[in-house]
Amino acid sequence: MPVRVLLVDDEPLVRAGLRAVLEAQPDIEVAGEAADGAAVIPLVRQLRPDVVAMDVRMPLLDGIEATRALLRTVAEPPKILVVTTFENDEYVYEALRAGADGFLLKRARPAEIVHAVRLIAEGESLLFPASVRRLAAEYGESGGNRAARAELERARLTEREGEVLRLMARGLSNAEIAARLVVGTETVKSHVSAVLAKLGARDRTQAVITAYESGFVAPG
Amino acid sequence: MPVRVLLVDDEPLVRAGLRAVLEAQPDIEVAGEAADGAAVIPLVRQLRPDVVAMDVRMPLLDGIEATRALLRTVAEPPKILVVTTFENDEYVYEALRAGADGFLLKRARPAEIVHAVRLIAEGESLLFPASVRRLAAEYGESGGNRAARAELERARLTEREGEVLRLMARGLSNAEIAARLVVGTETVKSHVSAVLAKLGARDRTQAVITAYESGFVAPG
DNA sequence: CCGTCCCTCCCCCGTGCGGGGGAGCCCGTC
DNA sequence: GACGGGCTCCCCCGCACGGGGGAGGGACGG
Repeated sequence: MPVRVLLVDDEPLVRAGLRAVLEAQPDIEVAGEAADGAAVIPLVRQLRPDVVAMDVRMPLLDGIEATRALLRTVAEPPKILVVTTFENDEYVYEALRAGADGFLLKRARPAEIVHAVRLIAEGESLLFPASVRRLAAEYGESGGNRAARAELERARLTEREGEVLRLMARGLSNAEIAARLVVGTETVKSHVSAVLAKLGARDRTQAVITAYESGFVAPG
Repeated sequence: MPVRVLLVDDEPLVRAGLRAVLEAQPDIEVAGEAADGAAVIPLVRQLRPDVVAMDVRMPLLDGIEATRALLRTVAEPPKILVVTTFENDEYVYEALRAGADGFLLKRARPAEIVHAVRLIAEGESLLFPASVRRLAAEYGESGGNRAARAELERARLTEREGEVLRLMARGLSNAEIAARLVVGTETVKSHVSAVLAKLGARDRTQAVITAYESGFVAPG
């Protein structure tokens, strides 16, 4: 019996691409498609797929919430493969924490996509397969924001610093961040200074730019 | 004779999606694929496609440069359809200025993608077809960064203000922007104030965030 | 020809921001 | 028990930033 996959992505083009890649395999079958996270649960109940290939960023209900909802409400949930554009997307890690079984970059080659679906279906939890690491390295060579990513990786922000950077990237002032985190403004200033130092940023604007460029936060 | 299309995108998945959508049509044929802008020119010479469906953001040579190079070096250049994720991507407009014949959103429905390719092939220059406008409006309903986009649309930044915002989004200080544009810092402050007012931003950081969220600038 | 818009530059002024330095607390590890 | 790292808070200080207001010149269209 073939592996049955449900495709969830808000872009029809990506769905068509996944469908074309997966249906070329004799042992894989596309059970259905959904354009947002809200449609996933009823479809999973109805179609009972083995694997859900799901985008993180979607309207209505994102991949993280959809993952949580699936694991909470469906008796025998399918394996969840998170499909994303950025390898350092914090949402991806959130999705994995929420219970997703693996993640896959959209720029992966067809063979690797197929491979990932098969592994996931077999119960392999491929959180950081070698192929993904290699992909990230390769892509870093050819272009894009490798510098910003390298910066964030070297940075090793603490949990608190990451929170502060995320709030900075939403446009909050130090005072607002302090209120949000229920600490003093001096504390926030300490964290901000640490973030700036670690990112090699001169001011908060540059830090926010690095956050966007690295995929630590992302538009949408 | 069918319309022959060359697909150019760095993501194999997007290429597979376009191929699946287009090859389902009897009158459209995919002549070939390329993963970056540098490969386009030899392929066009070799394959002589009617239409090139091209991503803007690519490694090695982006869609703008590839468009320019095509029109400069190829005797009877194919029609160029720019495929993009963001409708307000300034790079798209640059590509159109560079000579592209139309643009298409990746989140368009298959039928609209097919329609666009046919129109382009017939010589219709679909810069802002109604379908694209409607798509933008529709998508704005369901989620995403519609607020930021709407903000930028209402904003109507002048050319100079756009330049200043772009430099802000690269982390430059007022003094640095002044040096870059060869004007006084007071002038830059005027422009920055205008940008902040038009975007409803409190400080440059919020303005830069809006720039990213709206797709006015984009990571990568 | 006059109004409007854009770009340019100028003033004053308050303050949020960021650098530098120090300090106490908790919680791990060695 | 000592040490280090992370989180918390405090001081002083200089400055870039942003608000408010004004002003001149060039281009374009009514």
